[in-house]
Amino acid sequence: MSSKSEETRIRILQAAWKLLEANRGDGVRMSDIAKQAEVSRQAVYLHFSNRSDLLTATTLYIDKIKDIDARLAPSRNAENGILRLELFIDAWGRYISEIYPVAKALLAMQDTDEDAAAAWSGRMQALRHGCEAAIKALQKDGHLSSLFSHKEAVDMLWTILSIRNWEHLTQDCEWSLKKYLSKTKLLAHQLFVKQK
Amino acid sequence: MSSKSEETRIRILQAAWKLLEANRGDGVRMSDIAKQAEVSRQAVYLHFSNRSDLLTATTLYIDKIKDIDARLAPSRNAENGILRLELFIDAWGRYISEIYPVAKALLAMQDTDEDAAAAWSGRMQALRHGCEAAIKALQKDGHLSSLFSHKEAVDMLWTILSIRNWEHLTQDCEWSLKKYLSKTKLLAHQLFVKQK
DNA sequence: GTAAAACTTTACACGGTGTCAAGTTGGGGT
DNA sequence: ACCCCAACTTGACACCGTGTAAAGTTTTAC
Repeated sequence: MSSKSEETRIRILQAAWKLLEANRGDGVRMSDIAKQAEVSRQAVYLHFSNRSDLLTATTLYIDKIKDIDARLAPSRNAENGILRLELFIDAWGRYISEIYPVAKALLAMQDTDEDAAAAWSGRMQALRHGCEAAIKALQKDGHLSSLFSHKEAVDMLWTILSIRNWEHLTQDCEWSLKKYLSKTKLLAHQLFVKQK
Repeated sequence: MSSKSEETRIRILQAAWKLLEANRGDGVRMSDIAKQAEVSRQAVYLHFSNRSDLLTATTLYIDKIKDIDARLAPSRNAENGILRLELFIDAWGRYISEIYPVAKALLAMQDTDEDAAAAWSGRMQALRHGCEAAIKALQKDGHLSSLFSHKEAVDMLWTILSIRNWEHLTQDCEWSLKKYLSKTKLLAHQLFVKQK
């Protein structure tokens, strides 16, 4: 039997996930999560050293459940740079829409909590590597537009694909995910693919 | 004499501004601001009902001191849509770089404090109107690209010009303000101006 | 000169995080 | 069958920053 302890840990992660989802990432306290997991508040601290640790673990748990690596595979295996860029945007955009409530809670802690900031920064670096790979693939095919230098293009794409922009477009501007994806692809194409 | 009370109010605003500037918008408490203004913490609450009120007032104070309206005039008087768009980006980008520390503090409160959220939302609507005017000017000249519908173009420009993007590019990517401005203009041109 | 406004001082309530210490429960190993 | 240990509970508490309350003092305006 895979230790009772591990079971509890998972229950807490699921509770955090469920509550953040239900409350759009707002106003979920440690005690709420404990209650949802049917565990004492202190038990939560036996498994996670603090709130930022719990939230970070929750994102990793979601990654695992949703098998994020598998979703990125099509992009990595794309036959050309242009397709790779599109598939990357697709995978990332869909991922954000699932991780968003947890990400929002984690983002909200950034300014006060440096653990949260560090954890987040790590994940954003991973995104940047994805952007870099996409831009490189474009360059390799000779399709990278000459509007931006390599680094500029990576920085730009990284910025465009930020969770804040996803949030702004889908929440504030009320764009559907489908619209977000198609318009973002269009934007990236227009900016980074050399026009004939 | 323009009432002592008004003087104190201004001193508090200046104190808030100075401290936020010095601390990049992080970790500035009401008591710090009071101390800096050489006033009791409670005096601050006599002039501003709460933290979000104070921060909002601080941005308005900066607007006034830096004469933001005057800075936007060149954009409004531009002789064509393309120029108008560029001048708008210029004025706004430079504005962000001055308001940023205060804006950051205000943004950090968004998730918890609804006063702050409302105040911020109002300011962002003003930005959106500016974006809309710029896109309309482009449309009027027949220079608006057909990639996006009118609303989509406005939403996109609005998103691109967000403070979060400015922050990401200038802080995380370490772009200079000059670079931010030139690349953002280039991006906007590429996206919204009809290519010949 | 006086009343009202501005400001100070001290104290406290509240909400949320994180810590501490002592008690309880239940499963595994010998 | 026993005991032990790890997992968990319970209840109390410190801390931090915001905002409030009330009573006292100084300053301003007229």
